[in-house]
Amino acid sequence: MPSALGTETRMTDDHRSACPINLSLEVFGDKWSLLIIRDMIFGGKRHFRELLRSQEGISSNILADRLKTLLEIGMLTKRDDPSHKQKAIYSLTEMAIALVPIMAHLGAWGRRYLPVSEELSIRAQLMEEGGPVLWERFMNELRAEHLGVSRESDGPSVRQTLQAAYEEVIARKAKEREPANAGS
Amino acid sequence: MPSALGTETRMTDDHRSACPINLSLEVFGDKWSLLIIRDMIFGGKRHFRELLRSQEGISSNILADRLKTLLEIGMLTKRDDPSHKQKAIYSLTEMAIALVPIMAHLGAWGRRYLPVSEELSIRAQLMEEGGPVLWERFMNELRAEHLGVSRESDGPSVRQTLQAAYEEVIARKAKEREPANAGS
DNA sequence: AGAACTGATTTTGCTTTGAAAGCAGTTGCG
DNA sequence: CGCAACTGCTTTCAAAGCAAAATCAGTTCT
Repeated sequence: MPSALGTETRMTDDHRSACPINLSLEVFGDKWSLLIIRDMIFGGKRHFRELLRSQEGISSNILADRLKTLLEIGMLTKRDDPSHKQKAIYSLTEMAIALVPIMAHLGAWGRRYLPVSEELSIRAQLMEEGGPVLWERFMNELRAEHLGVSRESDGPSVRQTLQAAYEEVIARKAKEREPANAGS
Repeated sequence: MPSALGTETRMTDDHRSACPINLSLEVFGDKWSLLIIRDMIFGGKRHFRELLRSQEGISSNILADRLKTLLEIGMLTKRDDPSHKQKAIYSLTEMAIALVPIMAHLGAWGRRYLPVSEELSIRAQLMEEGGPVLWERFMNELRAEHLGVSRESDGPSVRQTLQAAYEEVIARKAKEREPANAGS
């Protein structure tokens, strides 16, 4: 019987090394896992079909496989949707919510060094500008949403703010594309 | 001829999406690339054969392939070793050095949620405790080492400090294994 | 001369990936 | 009721990626 750590990670226990960076890479060192977490965090997605509609077009078998792995690792939990007998609701665990700062750093890094688009990186920009204070607020909101922890909801949520900024960029770019063209 | 951006990233330009997190994952969303960077940053490794002796046992074809990709992306540069006509010296670019904070966060996250070993996570612990100030110092040392930027060397380097802490844990654990046993 | 070392490449299986189609059960609607 | 749409998920199968072992040609050491 393994020692009862606070956060028990049930894993296959055949690892290449016990280095924290290596172990982290074994968890999301692939092209999809972190994107699923991203969509849950920033997109507020909770259902299979929602996650299927990702920017990058994940296919259903891959999504099913990754969800299964993430459940086993303990990054997600799953429960029935009371409104629909076949619907499942996926929730982030603290382990996954703790990735928010990493997401912010990753986004900032990608924004600086890779060919991102403006609309898809506005969120990363706001996360970077908001810094640890914003991240912590976001994490608290996620805890409320996924872990049932109550929170004082003062004003719009971080996700709503990010989403609004995203849509504003979309709208502005659409307008720029048709400079002085009414109607249509 | 493409626009002359400050950081020109020569890539194949067929991406799944222009989201910064996705693009970051396309760069090191695999099991090896970041480990190579890790060994260069924390292990001070610069040669093919040194990198071949990783904790995790990378095989030479994978290492050669990843080095090639990292060169193409612009995370590394390569030059001849004057002391040996066939030796190559790999250097980190600013793009790779900028990953230090991400490494620190990844290490901290792995240390908290995954079954790491004490000796291999002591570095992550010190990086976490040192915070952004230590990271910045470390990055400056890496810039000196890899980009030829001069620096004022006051005391032992961050890498030496981390390495010493690692060896101290190793030594302590060895002693604990033979409590009152002299010789041998 | 010969052994050891250099950064790779080749060879050869195996695993993973992922698009498309399909599945059984559930729900909403007329 | 009857049927289409929807639910999470599985199957199929070809292609791509991954990785251990052996090998390579040139270089340096002894």
